[in-house]
Amino acid sequence: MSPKVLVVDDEPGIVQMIRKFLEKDGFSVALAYDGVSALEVFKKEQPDIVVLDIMLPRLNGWEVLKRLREDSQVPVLLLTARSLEEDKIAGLGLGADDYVTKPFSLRELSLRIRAIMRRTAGQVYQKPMVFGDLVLDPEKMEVSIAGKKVDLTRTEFQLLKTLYSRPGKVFTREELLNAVAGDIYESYERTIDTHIWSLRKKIEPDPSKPQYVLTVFGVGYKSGK
Amino acid sequence: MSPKVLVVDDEPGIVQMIRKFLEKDGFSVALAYDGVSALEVFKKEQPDIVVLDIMLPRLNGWEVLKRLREDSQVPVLLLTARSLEEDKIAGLGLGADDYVTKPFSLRELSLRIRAIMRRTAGQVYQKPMVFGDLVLDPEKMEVSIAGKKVDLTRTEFQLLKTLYSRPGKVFTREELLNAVAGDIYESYERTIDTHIWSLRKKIEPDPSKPQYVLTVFGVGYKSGK
DNA sequence: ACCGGATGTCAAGATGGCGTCAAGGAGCGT
DNA sequence: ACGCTCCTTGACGCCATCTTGACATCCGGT
Repeated sequence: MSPKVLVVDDEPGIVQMIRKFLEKDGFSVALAYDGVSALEVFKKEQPDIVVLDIMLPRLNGWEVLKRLREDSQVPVLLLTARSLEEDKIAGLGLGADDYVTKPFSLRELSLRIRAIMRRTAGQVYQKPMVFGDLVLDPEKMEVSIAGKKVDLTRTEFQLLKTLYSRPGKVFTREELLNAVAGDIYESYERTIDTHIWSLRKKIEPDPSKPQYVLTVFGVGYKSGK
Repeated sequence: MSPKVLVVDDEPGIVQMIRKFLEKDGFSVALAYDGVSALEVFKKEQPDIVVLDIMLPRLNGWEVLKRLREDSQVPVLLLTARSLEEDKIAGLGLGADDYVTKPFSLRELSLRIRAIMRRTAGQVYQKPMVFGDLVLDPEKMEVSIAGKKVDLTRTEFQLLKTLYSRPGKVFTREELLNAVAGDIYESYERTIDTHIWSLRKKIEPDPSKPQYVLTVFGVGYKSGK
């Protein structure tokens, strides 16, 4: 299934040109010509990446980006006529993933899209991860052990997901804290222990002999297996 | 543990300016002024991200990038004087992660570095080190001898890793103590002996005839091989 | 071969990390 | 506002690991 790109720009000529090129390049393409319909189409089409012009009727690009970010981490590539630095900074701050300044070449656009998708790979197509008995579905935020569904809190799920994102790797409490709390840095590292403990109570058949979440004394935790 | 940035540019003025700003922004910074030393410094310093000028003496930026990519997935941000599109495309093709066109603002540079680090967080992968029978996986904090896994404590692992970080080099007890305890300096040097002993008990087939951790009488210890 | 200092060996005590749990607080939906 | 869940913090005690010290053994120089 080819990755789907939503292209938002108010100039039909440009949009069609982009669509044609991207389709030839193996993408599937959805279109929108103003900010409001961009959000609608996004909801309906669930694209893997959004190419977004800043200057748009009805709702400008900044606004669209902001609203998208309210409930999606979809990668966004901004199209901007100006190459003003303030624009770039503002865009980065709002969570844009890259820029292309008009005029741009279609080839460059396509390359950048691919680059972004490489970078965010695994966040876009979130297939369930299977580790023997343990199944982790990031999309549904669901975990099952030996076929039995287990309810985890957000933090517990994040912990488990992080640990199993690189099976065997030892994570320090600091790393886990970052993964769980975002770079917020004020927290007490031992809080992680408590979350690990409640996680174990939920997923380990015998929490005193953990199989899925192992302690590495003096360092941190790692996934089993 | 602040992220380390390697800055490579042949103009000392620019380099110093960048260094100063990045350090104020909470990064630790390593420097190189030409392509060849960039590779050397990279090896030694193991930075988390590389800021690389294209125009460099001795080995240009493209070449440096190519060689880096041969055995590292470290994120690379390119500095380019021109904003030629071919440059951008070539760079993306070679696996650069982002661009900044000169002249750029330090603030933007810093923002881009942060953006890249967010994207690549937790994806930098440290390869296991292989020495014949002995395999040392720093990331998993795991050691195996002839395919058989051995459990080490943190100190034992650190010792072994340190010794094998420069195979053959003789380390004094003081050096090993530093590597193990961080610069804390109150410890009894003979403590190292005890750790060496328990390490040998775990990894040496015949601890009385060590192969992996050798004694250098009157000086310290070194790795076998 | 002998001697003195260096290293190996080991066990017991000190240290500090972790499991455990309860209480308080923040956030959220009703 | 209420109750709910989840997150955070702190206390306590156990236990793995580290450290220390004692004694045995080894090494290198004379």
